[in-house]
Order: sequence, then structure tokens, then C-alpha cells
Amino acid sequence: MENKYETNAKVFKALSDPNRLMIVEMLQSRERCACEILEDLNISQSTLSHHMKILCDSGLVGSRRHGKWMYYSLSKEGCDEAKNLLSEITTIWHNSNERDLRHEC
Amino acid sequence: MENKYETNAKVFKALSDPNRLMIVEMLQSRERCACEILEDLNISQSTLSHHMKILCDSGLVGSRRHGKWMYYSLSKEGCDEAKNLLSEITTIWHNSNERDLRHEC
DNA sequence: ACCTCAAATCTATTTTCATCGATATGTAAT
DNA sequence: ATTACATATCGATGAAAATAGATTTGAGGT
Repeated sequence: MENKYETNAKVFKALSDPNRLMIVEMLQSRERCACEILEDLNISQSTLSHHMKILCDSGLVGSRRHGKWMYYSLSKEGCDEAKNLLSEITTIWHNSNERDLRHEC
Repeated sequence: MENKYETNAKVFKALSDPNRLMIVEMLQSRERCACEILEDLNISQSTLSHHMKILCDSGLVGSRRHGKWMYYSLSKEGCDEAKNLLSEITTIWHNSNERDLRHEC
């Protein structure tokens, strides 16, 4: 079992690699076949497959098979969830009620 | 020199660790002294210092010294930048003009 | 000046991750 | 069924990151 911090960290971990950010950028304009992504990045086929798995597992990217080819695209839902998550965790609470007491240093 | 993918990856890398997500959550309600954060996490003082450096370097967190103590808080600007960044890279372009040609598989 | 305490830095260790080559799997064409 | 090709998985390796203990730095207080 995985706690919420580990779960959330996974989404950001998916975005914390330069090659994966390049892939995400490629997917903004349209879905892409794995072989097309492979052409643009300087990595091996097995490494690309590994990155695509991480992106898909994070929910940011979806995939569909068409014959021999795998097509990848940004997932609207996954991307929205990520945005909501980031928004939630970085919102600064200006609390008027003084429940949250100061620490004794 | 660092390319944009590496630069952007750094922000998400800062958020890709469970302990750092816990710290960010603690900072939502108010600024915290390092010693207070240390009490809540199961990590050593040196490890905490390491995490705080990563969060500060990412721009998400700011710090101020008060006597012997270091106080950390969420940076409004840094957090907004992160949100804008995520929004930019996950926006799906529905392009009507057909500049972006299909790939030959 | 000396002592104390908080936090940063240094050094070493362990764990995680990116990467690749080789192999396996799945799909379609012959 | 056999072959060809795209992608996934496996196994190994090197690099990066998390972690802790020891030491150093910095900022009061006596």
C-alpha cells in the first residue's frame, strides 16, 4: 500500500526527466507513434519504452495500439488531475482562525 | 549551460519526493522553523537540510533567518511559476492548420 | 573569549533511476 | 508456418539521489 505522498510524488517524478518532458511536448500537438518519438530523441528503443511506461503509469499519457504500432497521447483527465494536484499542494492558506499554533523553538 | 527541459525538470524533481511533499504541505498553513519540520518527519537533521536546499533552489520555498533559526515558507511567485509551467506543458493543442504533418510509420 | 544550540556542509553508504543490449512478445504480411 | 517488424521485458551497469553520522559554521547568551 502506498500513501498519498508517494502517490502524488509519482506524478511529479514522471515529469522530472528531461527526455520525458520532451516527449510530453511532442504530444501536445498530436498523438505520436513510438517510432516517431524514437526518431526525435537520442535514446534506445528500450529506454523509450521505459519512459513511456512511466508516463502512462502516471496517468498523464494514454496509449492505443494500432496494428504493430503504439500511439501515445496526452490524457486530458490525467493532465487536469496533475494541475489540480499541484494547485492543491501549493495553495497558501491565510488562516484567520488560530487553530494552527506557533511552534516552540 | 542547462537546456529548458533540464531546468523545468528541476522544479518537478523538487516535488517528486514524499518527504518534500510533506514539507510543502506543512508550509501551506504557515512558515515553519526547520526544527519544527524535523520533529514531524522521520529523517535526520542533515537530510532535512538537504531537502530544504532542493526546495529552495527550485524556487518553490523561501527562507529567512531569525537568530539561530531558519524559517521556511512557500513562495507565492515560485508556486505560481510552477503552476504556469505545468499548465503550459500539459496544454493540448487542437491545431486546425495542418502544419504538423503526420509521421510515416 | 567561551559555551551552547540550530543549521549547513562534508563524507560515505545505500537505494533508486536512466540507460543499453539482448531477448521475448505481439501483429501483420507472405 | 514463416518471416518481418514494432514494442515490451529482462538483466546488467553506471550515474544520480536519499540518507545518516561527523564536523563546521553561524548566531546568541554568559
